[in-house]
Amino acid sequence: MAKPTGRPVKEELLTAATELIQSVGVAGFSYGDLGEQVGVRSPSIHHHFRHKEDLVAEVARRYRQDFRAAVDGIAAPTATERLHAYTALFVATAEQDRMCLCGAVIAEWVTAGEGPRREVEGFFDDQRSWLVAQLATGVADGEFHADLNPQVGAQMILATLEGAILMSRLGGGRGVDDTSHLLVSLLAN
Amino acid sequence: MAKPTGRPVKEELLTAATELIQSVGVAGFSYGDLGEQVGVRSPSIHHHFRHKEDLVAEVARRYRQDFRAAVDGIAAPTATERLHAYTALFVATAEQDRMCLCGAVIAEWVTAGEGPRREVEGFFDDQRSWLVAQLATGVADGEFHADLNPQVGAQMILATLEGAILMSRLGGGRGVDDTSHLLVSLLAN
DNA sequence: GTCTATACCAGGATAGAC
DNA sequence: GTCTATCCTGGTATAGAC
Repeated sequence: MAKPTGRPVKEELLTAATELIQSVGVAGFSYGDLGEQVGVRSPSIHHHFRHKEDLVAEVARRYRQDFRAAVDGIAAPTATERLHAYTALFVATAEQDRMCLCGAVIAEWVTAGEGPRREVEGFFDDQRSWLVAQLATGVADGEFHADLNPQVGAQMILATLEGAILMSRLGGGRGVDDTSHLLVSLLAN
Repeated sequence: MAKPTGRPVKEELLTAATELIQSVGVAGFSYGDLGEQVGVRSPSIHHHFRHKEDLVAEVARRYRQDFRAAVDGIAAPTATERLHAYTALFVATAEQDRMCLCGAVIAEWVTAGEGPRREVEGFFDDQRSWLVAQLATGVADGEFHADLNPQVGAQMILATLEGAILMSRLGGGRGVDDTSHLLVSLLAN
């Protein structure tokens, strides 16, 4: 079991680490815990990711990438429908009893280190940009209140979804859908 | 320096622990760190709080109590104004570069333990109750949309404020006021 | 690329003197 | 009620064999 199998261990480590961070946070798991999930020992993980911070940064980078891909895949005729599809991404995460990975890192912001912080900032830049575009379009099309500031609106949507997914832990992953629907309906004219 | 001075060490420990949890999280500080803040050694803290979980539970209990007192002190003629005063509590916290203590504990929910979890649930029960009452009054008075469900609305307000305070770390504690104002204005007719 | 073995350190917690 | 000294556990990380 020390042969160079084609098994994509590094990929599996990233996937498992993502889920661990989303459920117990960065400080909440060790290389030993992660190794158990993947069937590998702690030193093997160090071989792929020298420091834990390197692992977290790479996890965040992939999360950002994947999320961007999911968002770019959203296609619907109206901005309102696209927002609903967007919030559904957060509902799905909460229902799996997971935090948003980037929300989890923010909670440990002070101890997170440079690498992870940079990726998390990038994640929210991406999301803000996309939301601003949607809101601007929606305002132009008369779907949303004419005096809605897209920047402020985007920031509020992110805050609401991050907070909803955080607080859904109190109720076993539920509640994000109600909050999301109210949110979008309040924005709509 | 081992004499029974009247110094309220236990109180000071609770205050310092509150701030530490709000800035670096429960896992982010040790009894040694806390002792340094207060000028006391780790075993002395164990004398007051046998296990770290006991400390966190007591911190959360006091936070809940203090926050309830602050909210009960809110007096204004309209529900909208009372909501503004309410959101100001979160703005103030963010500006001190602190998380909501209970939001911080939720982020470490899985590892938090029974005691802290109970207090945090109580905190949000308190807040939800107060908000539901405000929203119900506001709807009755025609301040808010007639079809606003106070329960869902209260949950959304909490989610938005918790998320806003969390995300404000990306911008140095700013942004919560913009989000708060948009939130309240969206609820108003 | 993975392992065993191990160094190293930090944190939680306790014992017992003062 | 606070201290010093200490135990124990667990986590990060490295060395070096296979």
